[in-house]
Amino acid sequence: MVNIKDVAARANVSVGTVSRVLAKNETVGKELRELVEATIRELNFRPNGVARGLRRSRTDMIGLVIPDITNPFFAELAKHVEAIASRSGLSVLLSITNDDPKIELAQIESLLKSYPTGLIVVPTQFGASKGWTSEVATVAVDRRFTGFPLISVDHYKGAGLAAQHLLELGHTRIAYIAGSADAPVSRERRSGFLDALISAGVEAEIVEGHFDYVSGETLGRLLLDRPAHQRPTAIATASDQQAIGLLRAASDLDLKVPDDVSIIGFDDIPLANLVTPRLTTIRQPMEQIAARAVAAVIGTGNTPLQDEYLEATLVVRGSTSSP
Amino acid sequence: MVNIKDVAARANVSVGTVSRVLAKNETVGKELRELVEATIRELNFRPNGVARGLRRSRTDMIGLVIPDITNPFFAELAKHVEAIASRSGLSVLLSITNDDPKIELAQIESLLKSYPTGLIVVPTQFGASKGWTSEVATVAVDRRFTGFPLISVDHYKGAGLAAQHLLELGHTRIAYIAGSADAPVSRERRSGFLDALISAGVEAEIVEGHFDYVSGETLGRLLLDRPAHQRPTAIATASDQQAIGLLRAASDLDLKVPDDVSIIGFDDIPLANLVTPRLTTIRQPMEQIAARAVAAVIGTGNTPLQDEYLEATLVVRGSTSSP
DNA sequence: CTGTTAGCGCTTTCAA
DNA sequence: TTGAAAGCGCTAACAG
Repeated sequence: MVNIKDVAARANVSVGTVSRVLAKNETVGKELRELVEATIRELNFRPNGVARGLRRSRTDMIGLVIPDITNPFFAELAKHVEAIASRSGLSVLLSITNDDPKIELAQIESLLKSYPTGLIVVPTQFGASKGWTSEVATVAVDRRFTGFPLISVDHYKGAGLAAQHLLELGHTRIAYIAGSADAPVSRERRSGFLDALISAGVEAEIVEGHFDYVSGETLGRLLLDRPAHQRPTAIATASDQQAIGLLRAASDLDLKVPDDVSIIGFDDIPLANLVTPRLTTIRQPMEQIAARAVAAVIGTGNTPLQDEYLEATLVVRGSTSSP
Repeated sequence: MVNIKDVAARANVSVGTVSRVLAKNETVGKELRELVEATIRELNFRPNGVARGLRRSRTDMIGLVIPDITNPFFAELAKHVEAIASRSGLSVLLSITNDDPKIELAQIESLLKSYPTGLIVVPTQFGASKGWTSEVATVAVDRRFTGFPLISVDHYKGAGLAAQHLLELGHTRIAYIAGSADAPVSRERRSGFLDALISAGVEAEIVEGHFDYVSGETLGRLLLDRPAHQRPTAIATASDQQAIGLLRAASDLDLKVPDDVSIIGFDDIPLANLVTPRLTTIRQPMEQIAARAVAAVIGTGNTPLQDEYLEATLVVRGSTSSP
């Protein structure tokens, strides 16, 4: 492989000069710069990032640690993180934890060996992940990671938006499908939803499961398989995946959405806009979240390392209507 | 940060010895080995992968280049690749191309700077991606990449399985929703399907679109929005996403699946098992594909660098029945 | 503005 | 079986 020395020799300059044009350092004279650039192209020189990384004790990579890449929500996050990082000349090191704190710790230790510029992690849902020591700039996304700044949608306020929407539509017999009470995120969403209802003097029936399709379907059946006058006229869920499972339960029971029951989700995953009927939901500004996370981690200076809460928005589609 | 020299000094051995116990080299005496191991734990030494990479001109990473991580099919691939690589002590460098050959080339060039052990790439669908030069072991997955070995399901035979299933069910008025004719993969699936039909003396109506939900829905409407006697009794699609879009079209037209029309997809993405009705489809052995790809690239010796076609299987669920 | 040079932390000969 | 030492290719500090 051709290296910086070869280029220097061929162009009759020093390696320092080549290094400087590589770094777009303005202190190189126009003539030399052009000569070196030509030589680089001629020899098809590709700078060795590993050597660069060793010298600077920091590579042009950022680590992205997520629980599950097949979860559309995290896939969306990964997509945007990759796109933004790429634009800044950074590669993405992907690690998947399966929501297992043990694996998470091992993965992070492993990533750290590559001396990434930063670390973006969506921590495991349960259990305090043990910390680690490193100088690497780190942010947590979506879920709190003790000791690190958090970038996340405001789960509490977002869920409040859902409650408000249902209330405005005139619903009073409302149910809520929550995520696991052990997960802080689902507790926040749940409180946000219930508190908004309570301020309006409305109570809700609550059932609890996980953030997945199956949970939504099972719990949905529980809620819907009863005589009409006992059935909620509206159900909110803690995630779109649950809402989509719920849609399925409704369809199995020959209930029309939104005529027989209104449904509202949370997240706005791509699929939400593709199911029948299209799902009314609370949208997380994923691209913005990704952008803030990357910025925080590569420290564009203007970005202090502190918590940031972004606004969720209500997206009204076809799954909600007046009772 | 503590380095190998610190460990050596603390343990009163040479750096060479520390390096050898790190490499699990058996030529280190038991006593010294244990001493060094204890010292490593004591000092919380984390070997610098970048330095190691420079010295060996190869890092413990593999590059994974895919068109779109939000596509459930590729997400599944990424998940398994990450899991398997991780087990071998390798990290995954993720690159996303958006099916754009220009971006693909740039991403690969960029990955190469990190001197990965191997490269797994799902090439862009259209246009001959320009090649590149490097010593890095490379395999293509799912789609052919000129000059590199391909690991893929047998699209042709898989689609034949779908045709056979429909035939066995007794269908004769059959339609096929194809992917773009410009994409080799969709051409293969289409030929596989049609050839199997032709050998049975059955013809099919073919419509062509893309591998996505929207295409399935649009083309599905085209096929289904007609009087019963002109309507196909069964429709096969080139992808599950199309099939799911098609499901939606059927539901919009108040057609029951599979009573009014049978539907069969291709891929077996996770969602296929969650829609209503559950989707009959052709399953790709993703985990196996990922395993072979990783093995090929890290060259476990027993794995020659050559094309490998894996078997697709029919998964019968609720979306197909006799006409 | 440009050249020289000392390492970054590790692996791997080569000797002992 | 262990130690000593030469770099891997690059950046950045220093000198001119």
